[in-house]
This record gives sequence, structure tokens and C-alpha cells, in this order.
Amino acid sequence: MPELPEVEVVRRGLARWVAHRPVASAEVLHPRAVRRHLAGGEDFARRLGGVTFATPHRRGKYLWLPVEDAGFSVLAHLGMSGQLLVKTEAAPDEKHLRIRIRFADALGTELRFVDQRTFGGLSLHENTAEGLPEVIAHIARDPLDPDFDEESFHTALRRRRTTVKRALLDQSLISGVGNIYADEALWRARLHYDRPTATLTRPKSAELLGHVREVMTAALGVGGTSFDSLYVNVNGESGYFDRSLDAYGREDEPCRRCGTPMRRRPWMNRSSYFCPRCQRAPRAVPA
DNA sequence: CACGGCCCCTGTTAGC
DNA sequence: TGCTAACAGGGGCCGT
Repeated sequence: MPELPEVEVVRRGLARWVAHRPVASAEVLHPRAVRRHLAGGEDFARRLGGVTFATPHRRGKYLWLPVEDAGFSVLAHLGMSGQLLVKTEAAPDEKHLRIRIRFADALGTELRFVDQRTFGGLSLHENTAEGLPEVIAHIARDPLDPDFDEESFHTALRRRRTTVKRALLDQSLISGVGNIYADEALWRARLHYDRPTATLTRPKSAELLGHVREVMTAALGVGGTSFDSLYVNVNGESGYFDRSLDAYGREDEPCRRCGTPMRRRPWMNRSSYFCPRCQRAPRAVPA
């Protein structure tokens, strides 16, 4: 489950149900789920046996469980359809169960990575000096990170020769924003997705960033956005923010500001939802 | 080297 | 009813 609020919901679940527990064993049921672990599934399982997890961390859509008294972490990315579920040991295996982690304590629950489309996965990585798995060192801080650098975000936008929605989805510029929250923030900021970033004034980029933060914080407050059972917390429960969406998925429905029917446009093998009146297309810029 | 396009997967749904 | 195409919230990698 993809974007920052949904991943944060999962992180909080892991903090409550998995942190500080001793691992008995790990079982890899699909090789693609550990493809980022280059040493392979057997190595993944062997190295996890006997470790204890520390408190989970998150940056953007990545989350990781540091291993106590060791310099490495279990890194997780949910991709499009990944779930981290805490289930009782007796619960039947899910159809798309990819990885199982059993614990050595007596709580009777296990951690499962379930992923229909296998775009997500788990892997083990050495931590950098900052305690970050090395392979995500290129991922920018996310907008809810207190150390997010607003000034360098703005200067990067001005320097780039790209469009604003592409920039929002560029995880090396700002992380955690995906297709839903990009459309929501752009609608709130009255910006068209094809607006060149170089034309954004400092107040406008600050306003946009503020909307990104507000929509994500609001979504987090109600457990994230779920359209179906694919996007759930560690207990398999869905969030409620889909009821509060103003742009995403609202093709032909009236804009909540001006009443104009919302539009959907194919965009980068996905879709962009916008109000044609509130979010005017930019004038073609001379080359 | 920055950027845009393509690809990796499986399942559901809309349309013919 | 059955087939097919489009679409789904991800990111990495490749070529230009």
C-alpha cells in the first residue's frame, strides 16, 4: 500500500506488534519478494534467524526494521499491492503469501508479507552512519520529516526542466508522494499537473508543499486511503480517507470548489484527475 | 547527467 | 457469456 500515510499506518502497527520480538525463523515462499536481497532467499532467512527487531523507521514509502545489536536492517517496500500482516500462527496462508517470519516468543502471532503483484519486497542491508539502509540513501526526506529542507526543495524545482507532478513523484526530490496525494495536493493548490516547475514562485511552491503535508496528515488521521482490501494495516483493516478525496477517482463528478465536472487524463501509464477550471493547463512554453 | 519511456507482475472490470 | 484491453495507489533501469 503505497503512499506515505498508508506506509506510516503499517509502521505504527509494526511498532506495536513486532518491535523488540525475537525471530525464530524466516521462510521465503517467492523469490521475487526478496529480489533486492542479492544474496538470495536462503541467505535472507539464515541471517534473520535469532535476531531481535528494534523500533521500525520510515522514509517516504520505505520502511525498515533495524536489527538490535547489529549493523543491518530489514528493509520493506510495499510496491503496488504489498501488505505486512500480523496474523495468528493458526490463520490459513493467504493466496499471495510471499514471506513468513516466525517469532521465538509465546505471543502466538507471526509477521507475513503478502503481495499479489510482487512489485514490493523485503531485503537485508547494512545501515549507513545515519542508521539508514544503504540502498535508500538516494531517497529524499519526506514532507513529514522535521528535517525536510524546504529551501532546497524550492531551488531544485526552479532548476529542474520538468513538470510539477513528475517532480512530486520523484522520490529523490521529495519522497512519500504517489499518484493519489499528488493529485489531491495539486487540486488544493489549483495547479495543473503539467505546469513546469521552473515557473513556480517561492510562495507557490511553499503553498503546494503545505497542501501535501495537510492532505497526508489528514489521511493519516483516518488510517490512510483504501479503495479495496488490498490496502490495509497490519491487522487487515482499511482506512477511510477515500471518502475525503477531492480529485483522485472523481472523473465526471463535480469539482468540490466550482462544480465543473472533473477530468481524467492518461498520464505516464497512469491517470491524472483534475478540475479543468480550477487547474488551467499551462500555456505552451517557447523552447 | 537529467529526463522520459518502458518494464516488471496479477487481478478486476469495462466494453465489445 | 466470453474474450480482450485497459487499468490499478510502485520504482528501477535504460536509452537519448
